[in-house]
Amino acid sequence: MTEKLTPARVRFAPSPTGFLHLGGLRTALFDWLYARHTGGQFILRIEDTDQKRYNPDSVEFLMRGLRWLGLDWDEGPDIGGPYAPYVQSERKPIYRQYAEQLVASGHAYKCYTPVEEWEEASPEEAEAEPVAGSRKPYDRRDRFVPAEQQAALEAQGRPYAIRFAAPLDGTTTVDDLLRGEITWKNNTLVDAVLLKTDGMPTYHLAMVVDDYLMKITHVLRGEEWLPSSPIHKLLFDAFGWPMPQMVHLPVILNPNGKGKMSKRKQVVDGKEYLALVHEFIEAGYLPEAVFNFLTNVGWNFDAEREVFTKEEAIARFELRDITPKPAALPYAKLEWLNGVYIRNLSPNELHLRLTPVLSKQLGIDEETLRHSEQLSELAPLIQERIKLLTEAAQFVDWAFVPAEAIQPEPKLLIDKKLNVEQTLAVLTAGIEVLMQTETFNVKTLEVAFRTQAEKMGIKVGPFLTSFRVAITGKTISPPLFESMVVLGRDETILRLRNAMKILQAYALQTV
RNA sequence: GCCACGUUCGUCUAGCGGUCAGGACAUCGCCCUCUCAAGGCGAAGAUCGCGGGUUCAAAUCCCGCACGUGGUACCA
Repeated sequence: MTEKLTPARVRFAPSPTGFLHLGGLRTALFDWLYARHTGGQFILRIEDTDQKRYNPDSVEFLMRGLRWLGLDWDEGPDIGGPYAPYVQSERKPIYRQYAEQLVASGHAYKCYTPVEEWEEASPEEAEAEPVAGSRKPYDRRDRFVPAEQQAALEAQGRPYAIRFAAPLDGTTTVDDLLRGEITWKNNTLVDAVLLKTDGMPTYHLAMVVDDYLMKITHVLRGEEWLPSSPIHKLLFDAFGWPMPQMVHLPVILNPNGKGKMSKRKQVVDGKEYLALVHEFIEAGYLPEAVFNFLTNVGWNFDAEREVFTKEEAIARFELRDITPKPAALPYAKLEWLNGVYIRNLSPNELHLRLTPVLSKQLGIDEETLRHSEQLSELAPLIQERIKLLTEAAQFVDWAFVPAEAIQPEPKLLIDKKLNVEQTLAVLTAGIEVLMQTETFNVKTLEVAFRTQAEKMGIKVGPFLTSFRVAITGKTISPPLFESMVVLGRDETILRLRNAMKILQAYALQTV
């Protein structure tokens, strides 16, 4: 473990087109883990070269998501760094310079043919069976135009794109850390556009130039980039630059295991599966749990251990241990893990985390909740009952409303083993007990109620049902006596009396 | 179509030539119990995609096939 590591420079380079997706967050997480593991740098770079898909709010979403998970960056658009700027649109002139350099060296050429022109199907092609998902590849018509014609076009000052002149024969080999060496025949490669007509670079050029300029040592990116990596390799070669170590991460599949995880919520078998980071936040997931969860898909901490801290993960994280196998996210495990992390919180901390969530759900301002005595008593009681922060409301809402708001169905008040008369008798006896106990605490209440139940010959379970429902309005609640204490003697009795009224009305009605 | 990658319990995974193929979640029992949880104990669950090799020995190495996935854009 004390082996000397070369600090890595790793970047997360999302394109700002919308919300941050869990797949993107996973890539960032692995980037970050490796940077931290080696004591290197984690760099945030914004790849906004597609002006059509650009979404101005997106960068903020991205950064918020990363911060939420605890992934801090050492260089980035907001904090700068030695290789600023970290937003590609702000680096526009750099790319043209490098593209022109490749034209000069014969590795690239100017393309005057607009897309629509060569994509147009010839009559024979129009008749042929269309192949699903395929486009007509560019035919390189601009690559071999005679010099005079080239000069003429140039003289006209027509707009052009710059395309890479891929070698027509031979092979190109890329070394992927997870898959080993992968070789492509060069005649299967296309002449990719490097600089678009609008002067913006495509990903291919921007990525190669920036990764070189920013001294990136390891590129972790989605598997969907694997097919274009020979182009990237060829570009690095053309510039005479070393290629960073490539690591193509397996894609994350949809919950049903079919297809790449979609960017919106999925409903499978009536269950909703979230996809966007802000949705997980809103749903009440803890960042620690999501961190632990995501770290364990595609990589694993230990054969026998699933729960671990950030620090432990950093210490063990190795790129070579990542599996190249695509996987669906095990959502059920995430829920379980979230429960584990909720139970590990101190009651105080839980109270704090619950505050904003409950504020929204119960319509009580945060300040009041933060200082709420009831909530601080309730927090430890619900800790082992909730898997998501958002589930707390259903366990505690009754404590924050007036007695009149509790209007349970009469049928709920009556335990299945009892009838109306018995229930009424139980409640009467309970009120009596409550009025007579000297100290209003859990211990005394429990003893007194148990004694009373025994006296009336009713088992404790059924005996307590009506109290639970009378106080909370529901059959499922935090422990009963603790709940009574939260409410206090007067409020508890008030609620029991209300319940008796409901029952009495019900009794008359059914007779 | 072409190119590439992948394939171990339902799911996430361990495994790197000799293991009763291990763990976790989910599922199902039982225990505990004031409801619901949590917790404890236990069960079930993978002939390691298929077919061939290599080897005394293969989930592990090699070849073929099947299936899945990704890519095939002046999107990333």
